[in-house]
Amino acid sequence: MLSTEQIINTMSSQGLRITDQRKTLARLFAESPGYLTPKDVYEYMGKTYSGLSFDTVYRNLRVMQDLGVLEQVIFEDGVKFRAHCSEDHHHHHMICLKCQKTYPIVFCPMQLADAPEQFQVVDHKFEVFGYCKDCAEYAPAKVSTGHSHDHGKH
Amino acid sequence: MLSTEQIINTMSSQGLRITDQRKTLARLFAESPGYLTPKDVYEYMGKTYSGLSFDTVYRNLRVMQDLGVLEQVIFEDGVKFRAHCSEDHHHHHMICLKCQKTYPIVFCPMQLADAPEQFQVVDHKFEVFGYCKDCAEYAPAKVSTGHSHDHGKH
DNA sequence: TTTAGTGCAAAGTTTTTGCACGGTA
DNA sequence: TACCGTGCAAAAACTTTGCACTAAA
Repeated sequence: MLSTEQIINTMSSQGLRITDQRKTLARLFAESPGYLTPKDVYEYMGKTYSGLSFDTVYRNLRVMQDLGVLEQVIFEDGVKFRAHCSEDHHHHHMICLKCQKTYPIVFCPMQLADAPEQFQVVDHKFEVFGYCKDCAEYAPAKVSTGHSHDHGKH
Repeated sequence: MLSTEQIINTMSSQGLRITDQRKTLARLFAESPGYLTPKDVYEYMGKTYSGLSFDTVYRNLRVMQDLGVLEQVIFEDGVKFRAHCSEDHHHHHMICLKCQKTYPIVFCPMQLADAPEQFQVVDHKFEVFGYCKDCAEYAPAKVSTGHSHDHGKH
């Protein structure tokens, strides 16, 4: 993942002004292992900046995503952000349902999924959800209670 | 995909009452090749049921999803629904960005993605986005204009 | 000094909830 | 008849926009 400095340098070099708030944002994302909701960010930032408003958080998240320093992922329960991967090569993620830490998967299934009948592939998504070794204890019992933790089959 | 009758039978056998509106809903989803937003459904249903309210649409979508006759997919631009696949075996989807028709992919990458460091896999998502042969003409030019049609890399 | 960033207020979207009436089983 | 499904109204949750002031460069 990108470091605080990498995030700030990118923003600066793209002409954005480096405010205190943006420095804190950069540090927050550089040091957060998992995904953060806009609300998470708002609450964390609010501890330091008393008059903080939600729209500024949204604006900065949007700007940082457009710049490529943050990446947005849409979960079943809403939109979340994290620092962009610093790895150059294409890869996918395993995402822990408890701590939301991500682990890279170098393997890409697209090489193997033969596109049927002239389907022109533009993009693809491959994500694995589960519990990392630190969170294995939180894994639900074998018998599922219903639709919980169902992050989209098929 | 499930047929109108299969949808209605399932709902009925689960104790739901079969109203006119639900019959129409069942037919709509059984005959729609692509994904529908709640708004799409509301607008279509509104043509027949003048006093229709949005909350009823949401309630029925929710109920039908809980029952398993509909499946919900979260796109970058919002939540969408379609009739549940009738195929029994596990599979994935290619989704056309223009007409939203889906094509099954029997290949499942999970067999090949070796889970690293004791990661306990619960679920996975593999989706391919692009243009089907009928919509190839709508595919954007080679040089991308920016973040459009980026349905989440990695 | 110039212009981008911020807080504030308000509005726009999307989704949910409570209640009373009407229709299904 | 009993109770679920519906419309209506309102609220809740989430996100965006306009404006004036402040601060970065």
